[in-house]
Amino acid sequence: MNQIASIERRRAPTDDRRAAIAEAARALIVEKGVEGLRTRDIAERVGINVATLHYHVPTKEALIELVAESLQTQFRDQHVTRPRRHLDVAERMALEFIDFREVALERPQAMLVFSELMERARRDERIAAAILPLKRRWRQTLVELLREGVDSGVFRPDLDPDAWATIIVSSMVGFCRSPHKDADTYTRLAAELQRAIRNPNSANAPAKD
Amino acid sequence: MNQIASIERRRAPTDDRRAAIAEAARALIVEKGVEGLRTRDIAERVGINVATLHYHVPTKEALIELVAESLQTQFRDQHVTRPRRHLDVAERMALEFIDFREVALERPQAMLVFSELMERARRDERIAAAILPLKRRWRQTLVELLREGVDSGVFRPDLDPDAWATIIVSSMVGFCRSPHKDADTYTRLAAELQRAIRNPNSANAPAKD
Amino acid sequence: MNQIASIERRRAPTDDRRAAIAEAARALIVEKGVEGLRTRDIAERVGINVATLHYHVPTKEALIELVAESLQTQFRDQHVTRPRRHLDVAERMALEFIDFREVALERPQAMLVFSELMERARRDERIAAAILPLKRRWRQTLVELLREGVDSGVFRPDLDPDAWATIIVSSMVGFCRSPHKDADTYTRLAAELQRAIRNPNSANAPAKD
Amino acid sequence: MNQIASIERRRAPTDDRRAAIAEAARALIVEKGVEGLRTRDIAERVGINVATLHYHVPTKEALIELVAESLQTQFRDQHVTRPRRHLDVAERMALEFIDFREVALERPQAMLVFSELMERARRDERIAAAILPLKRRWRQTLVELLREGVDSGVFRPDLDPDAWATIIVSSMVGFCRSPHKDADTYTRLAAELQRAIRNPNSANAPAKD
DNA sequence: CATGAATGAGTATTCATTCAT
DNA sequence: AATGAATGAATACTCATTCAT
Repeated sequence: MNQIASIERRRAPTDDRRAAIAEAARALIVEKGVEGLRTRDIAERVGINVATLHYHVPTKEALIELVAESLQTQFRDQHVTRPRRHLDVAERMALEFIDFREVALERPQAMLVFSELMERARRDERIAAAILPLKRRWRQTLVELLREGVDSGVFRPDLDPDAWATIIVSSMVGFCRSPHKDADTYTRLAAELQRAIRNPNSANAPAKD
Repeated sequence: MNQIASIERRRAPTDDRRAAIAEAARALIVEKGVEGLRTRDIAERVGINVATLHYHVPTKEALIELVAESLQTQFRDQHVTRPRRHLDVAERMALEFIDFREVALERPQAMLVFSELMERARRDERIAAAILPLKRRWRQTLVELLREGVDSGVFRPDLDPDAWATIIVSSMVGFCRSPHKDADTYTRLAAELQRAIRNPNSANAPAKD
Repeated sequence: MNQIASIERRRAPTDDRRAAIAEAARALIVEKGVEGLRTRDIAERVGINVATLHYHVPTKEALIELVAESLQTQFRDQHVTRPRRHLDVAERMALEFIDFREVALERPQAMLVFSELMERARRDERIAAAILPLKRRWRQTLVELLREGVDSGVFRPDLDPDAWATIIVSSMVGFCRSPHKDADTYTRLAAELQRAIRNPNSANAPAKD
Repeated sequence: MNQIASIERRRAPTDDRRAAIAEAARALIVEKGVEGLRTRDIAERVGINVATLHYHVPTKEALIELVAESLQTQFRDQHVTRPRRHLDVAERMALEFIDFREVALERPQAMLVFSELMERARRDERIAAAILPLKRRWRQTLVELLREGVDSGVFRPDLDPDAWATIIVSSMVGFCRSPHKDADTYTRLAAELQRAIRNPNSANAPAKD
């Protein structure tokens, strides 16, 4: 009847369900936090029975991992859409802030979920396993960018890439957690951070080359 | 740690009991998070019956408020011990970082508890009422210090005090949340932040170039 | 009594379960009163887990309402089984006493439960909402019957329908509450009440003197 | 110092406390019912510690008995104040209704407490032992009065004294339990009851001898 | 007599998970 | 794949009662 011969016909329904479950779980985490997350609420939001939920995602632990994976996928996809290899360091750093603005202001949900899971990761190593790589990758990107910028003289020569990766990541997360997440506040925050790492003596600053 | 004189465990004055309860609750929040906090566990750690716990602290809500108060007291006391009115802006900012180093490295418990409560504050207005004033006071201290420094030329004239208060607070919290909380990392972080806000053209600043 | 087919105790349809729960609750109210009613006891008597009880009837409040409904249904059904529209006033009043004899003597449980709930209704408006309509309907039936009887000359012309509704209802309830609930006592009580309202000068009345 | 040489100097303080406790307990029973009665609430109302309450009244059971005794004393005192031996039957019956009017309308508290305890008496034999004699005495007074009235021709010759004692007591209790306890309703109720038992053929009715 | 502190035995309710259909 | 019913283990909170002072 509706046996369309699409390639992923067989696994699609299950994957759709899992995606819907992840989506509902994320929304509920935003509303009530991980500790307020109830399997019954998720099932209800998806429109299925709790037992059915457990058929697709056997335990609550697996559910949290599913949410972590969904974040991973989202962030990876987002990063991929903007090819950046041909840009220079300052431009790429600027892109990081633009990327983050999008996450923080237009889809604040994702960052809140990420933040919640990070908090849990400290105590739950399964969540840690699913979510920490994400953070490490983000941090690593920044460290490398900063190091490259220092080497090329675009960023301050005495700048400590590790410390600044911490400062930037923390500030971004701190911004997302703050109650006043408006565009203007973000703009000023991003501007301050970029100004602080820039090499004041660099030729790039006022005029390029 | 909880080896209080075992013989005369009973009949402790209420204030002592409440202090012991707050202490136990803080330790358990560090171990299991606010959501993993169980009245039974606290009672057990204090060495009293659950009913006795409820005698001293009627509800879990009141318990969280008690923890918040204990943080408040601790932070206030700490701030008071170092008189700072006669110091100049740079010295006072330096003292903030020294204060924080103590909190972050020597009593990391407090910051983790603070961080947990902040997370809960977003959804629980009673926790918010108990913990947010603490954060606001800290942030305000920084904003004023930064503004004063800008005005007196010690800090960069184009520095945005609000944005930098966010950066500093976020970095401190981010440091406490990170898994590698060693003294060296903190020192580098603090140094970078202080260097970033300093006015490079100030007379006080060390000669550059 | 609670020897329901023991083999297929599980998987009963919800309505059956709710009926069984109402039944068990009523029996326990008779034994221990509403204040001695424990969810665990009910579950045990029905042969289910306490959690299962809460699956079918979410709160104790809902449980009391369920009991009230079950009384309502029982009384309504009973009243319906005896068509009485074609009877005259005296016959219908007599039927009321016959109906009540059945309730009071053959199923004394129901009246005790009713009495218990009435007592609680004074302080608990949710119980009141569930049980008072039942009492009002009963009382109203009597008031109308009495009024009709007065108008048609079957009952004493100087009889106050409201006062007598109170007397009759109170006497019936009082009888059920008394420790000696035998048929003879009831018969004499009902006879006295009917004689007291009858018009001694009515043509229908047996010749007097 | 205040060792006044009054006769009951020694026992007075304790008895006063017990009286105050009984008083507070009765007020609380009216407010919340026996099932809502809490030792702590009583202690608080009396202005003493719970432990002190238990010093004066060792258990909750003893407390209920104390309340029952206090009712007993009150009702006995009240009955004694009106000497009635020299009155005729009709006058004495009228006095019963007047007595009850006072209890029901001016001190409704007592009847509600009595009603509550009667309800408990069915299941708690210690309460029964304390409260049932009270009811029996009341009922017995009525039975004897009715019998005497029948014998002397003042009440209907075919009247069943037992049944009518039930009717009268039930109606009085029913009145107290009803939500509309106004004087007019009581007057009509009492009038109907008295009219119903009066001998219509008695010489006393219209003109006395 | 009085009390602050302590406690055992409850008490309704919650929740992830399981199972028969 | 889906579901209604069922459940064990928890969980915060209550209350009459006790005890040391």
